[in-house]
Amino acid sequence: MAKQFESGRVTSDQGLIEGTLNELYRRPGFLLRRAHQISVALFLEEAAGLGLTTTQYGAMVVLRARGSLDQVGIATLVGIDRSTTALVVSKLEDAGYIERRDDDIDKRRKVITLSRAGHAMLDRVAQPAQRARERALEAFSAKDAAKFLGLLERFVGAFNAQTRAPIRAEKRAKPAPKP
Amino acid sequence: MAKQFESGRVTSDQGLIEGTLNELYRRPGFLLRRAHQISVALFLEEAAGLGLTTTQYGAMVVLRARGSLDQVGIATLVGIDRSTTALVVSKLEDAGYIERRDDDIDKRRKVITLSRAGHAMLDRVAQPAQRARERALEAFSAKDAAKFLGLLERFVGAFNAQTRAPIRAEKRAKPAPKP
DNA sequence: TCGACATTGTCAGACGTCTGATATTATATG
DNA sequence: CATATAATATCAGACGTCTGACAATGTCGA
Repeated sequence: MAKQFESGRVTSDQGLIEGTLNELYRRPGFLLRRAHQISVALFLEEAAGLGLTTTQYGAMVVLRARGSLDQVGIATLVGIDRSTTALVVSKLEDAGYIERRDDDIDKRRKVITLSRAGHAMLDRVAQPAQRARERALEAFSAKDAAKFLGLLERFVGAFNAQTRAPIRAEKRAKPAPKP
Repeated sequence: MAKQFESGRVTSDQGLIEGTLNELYRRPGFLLRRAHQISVALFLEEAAGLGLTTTQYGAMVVLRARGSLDQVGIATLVGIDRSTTALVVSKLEDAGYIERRDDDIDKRRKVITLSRAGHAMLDRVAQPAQRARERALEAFSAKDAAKFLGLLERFVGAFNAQTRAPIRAEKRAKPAPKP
């Protein structure tokens, strides 16, 4: 299983060299980059023509789940930082999938909600997204798929708090100011 | 294990909503994006100050392994496409870690080799890279770490050929033209 | 040999992502 | 109350990544 990329025979003066590359191909960082690359490609392939990216989709999913959020809320639920969120939200607004209005109470905030078109797009993308997920897991038996997801969850959960964009459940209302 | 991000109680009218997000957090695409994000952050953290990114590092590793390559060679060994490779190689050249010269035989190609500084940088980054890998796998027992890598390898191997940048062992010499 | 096809490098354009800054607005503390 | 601190949105800059195009060069079949 370690030789899936290396077809060349290991000859005497190339032994170390081949070894080096096979070692590269087993590094977690390398594998995760490739795996991510693949999963994005699968989504884009299935959702071809809809013009939605994985991150935009994620932002819309959390918006639907929570009804309305400010940008920090989206950031902490999707797991991207505020700058990235600003860009993603801006594209979604251009596309007409969300609405952004100033918060009356806290003038720093902008309240984001899904537009009608956003809801419609979410409905339309549900099937392609589902197919992409299924295709991804077709690489495994049902049992291994569960194992795979479980281990990924463990990995992500273990480092969640240390990332620049940790995921936290969002308080739905503003916490009451301490009296 | 499915609740690691959701601290809020599931109240009557929020049940579906909380459920929706936990479902999001179990999607392979979401987990792979986060996992990749984390692994990059670990590398950057350990290699802080060296000014090398994971992809640049990968390109240098394959260069050391193969001695010299053209850009397509780098692309197919690192698993990025030609455009990306051009950018990465250009940055490495600016940094002085590689040398790029025209191929005499095939005038379309540029032959890339590691410079002395490139070799030195690879030596210097070896320890940080190693530590990043160790930290990543600390989330697991030794057994689970192996399982994790094995499943990732399976996933990546299953889709390798279908990506825009499939990884293929590089022929070291030009294949003899068919007579 | 010549024209069709393939390959290499490159560019423009798009998007995701991070770091590090800044202005505006809230909150907390003396 | 006034000021120090924190939080929100946003921007500039950097890098990775892909798609789709192009020019230059190489290869192969008619």
